[in-house]
Amino acid sequence: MLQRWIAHLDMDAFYASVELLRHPQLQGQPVVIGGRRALPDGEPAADSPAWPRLRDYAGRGVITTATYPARALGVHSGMGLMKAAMLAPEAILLPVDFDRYRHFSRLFKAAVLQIAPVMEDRGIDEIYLDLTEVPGAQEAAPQDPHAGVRAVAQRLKQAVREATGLSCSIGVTPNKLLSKLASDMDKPDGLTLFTLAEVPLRVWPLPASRINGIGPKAAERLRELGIETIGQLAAAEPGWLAGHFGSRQGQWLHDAAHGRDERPVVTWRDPKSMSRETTFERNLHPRHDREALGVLLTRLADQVAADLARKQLVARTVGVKLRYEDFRIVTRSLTMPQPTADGPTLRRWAARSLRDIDLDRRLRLMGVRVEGLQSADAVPDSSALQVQESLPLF
DNA sequence: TCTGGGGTCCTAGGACCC
DNA sequence: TCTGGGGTCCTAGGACCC
Repeated sequence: MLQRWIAHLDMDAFYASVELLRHPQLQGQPVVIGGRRALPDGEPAADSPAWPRLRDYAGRGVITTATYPARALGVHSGMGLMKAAMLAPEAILLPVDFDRYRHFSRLFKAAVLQIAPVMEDRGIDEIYLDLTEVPGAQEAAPQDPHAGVRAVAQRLKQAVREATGLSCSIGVTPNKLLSKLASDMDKPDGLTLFTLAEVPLRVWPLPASRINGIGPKAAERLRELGIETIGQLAAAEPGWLAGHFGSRQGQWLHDAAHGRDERPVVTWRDPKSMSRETTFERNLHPRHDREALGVLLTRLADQVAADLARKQLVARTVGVKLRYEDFRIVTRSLTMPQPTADGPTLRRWAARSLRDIDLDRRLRLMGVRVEGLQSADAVPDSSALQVQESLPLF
């Protein structure tokens, strides 16, 4: 029987690190990535006033990533740029360049696949790997029973560095849940390996919120019940947890706190939904700005249609997401008689789904989402069946 | 002038069918 | 006429993650 070894590989401050490759003179500077601003011409020196500074930013947006020197000033991803500007006014602000990050993402994943072919994509900058059957992973040395898998992890880090010039942090344990925790224990450029036997020592002292799946709401409910750490969660009676969180989540909380997780590394998932959304430069009123909203709805529907076409998919359900100025979110959706990837058809059904929404409050965001996705070649093209009709809104 | 954009999964009620 | 379950689909909302 093989010892199961799962790795979680997490690129260090990924977007920021990719930007530092391009602008090496900014190494060691507080830099944040976010917003919609254009870059200065040329390559100014690190202390040049030509670089956009956080204090000069005006508008909506959040930090996508910050370099470690910027994090030391108290800013972090998800923080509003205006708030960050008060904490770190002199930090350099670079716009996001997703095409470039996707390029480096492909590079590091291709390099890793050469060593460990069982890979689960978890987004642009992190992956899970099943190392169990990687050659050498099961070998032991006299002074280190896990020398084999440790060496495999070192090779992964080296391969990522050679392919991209970037560092990553890796956690290696018997499952995904623990490896996700482990990869975060020694950042940046870390390698953390442990087994189930070390869970009490290494995991139980951590706050419960560090478990992937315990977010702000669940952490707060646990706190109200007197549970702060994973160890305290592990000590709670499963029946008592089920009483407070339901049998399903209660059991999951109990298992997670004991480091138990049998989920496999999944190399492929069929996409379930696709969406496009946009936050407006200024809030828009459903009636007063009806024309502008109509143009935006058309654009979003066309973008989703193009995304579907690119992946050769069609959708049965289309919906709209609205965020009001008070941040309340409403969603409406409709299932169509035929699946489609046709932009005007998606737009028509999206608009129709909005029949009963509140027209008296200003909006700050609108999005279009499709689900019920199927392969396009399994379904006849229904665009010939479109019917013209009047629209209730926009 | 707080708070982006793209996803997954879960819950829950009502419709509808057997 | 009244009383049942179970299963699936549709819709809306919410928690959570990167």
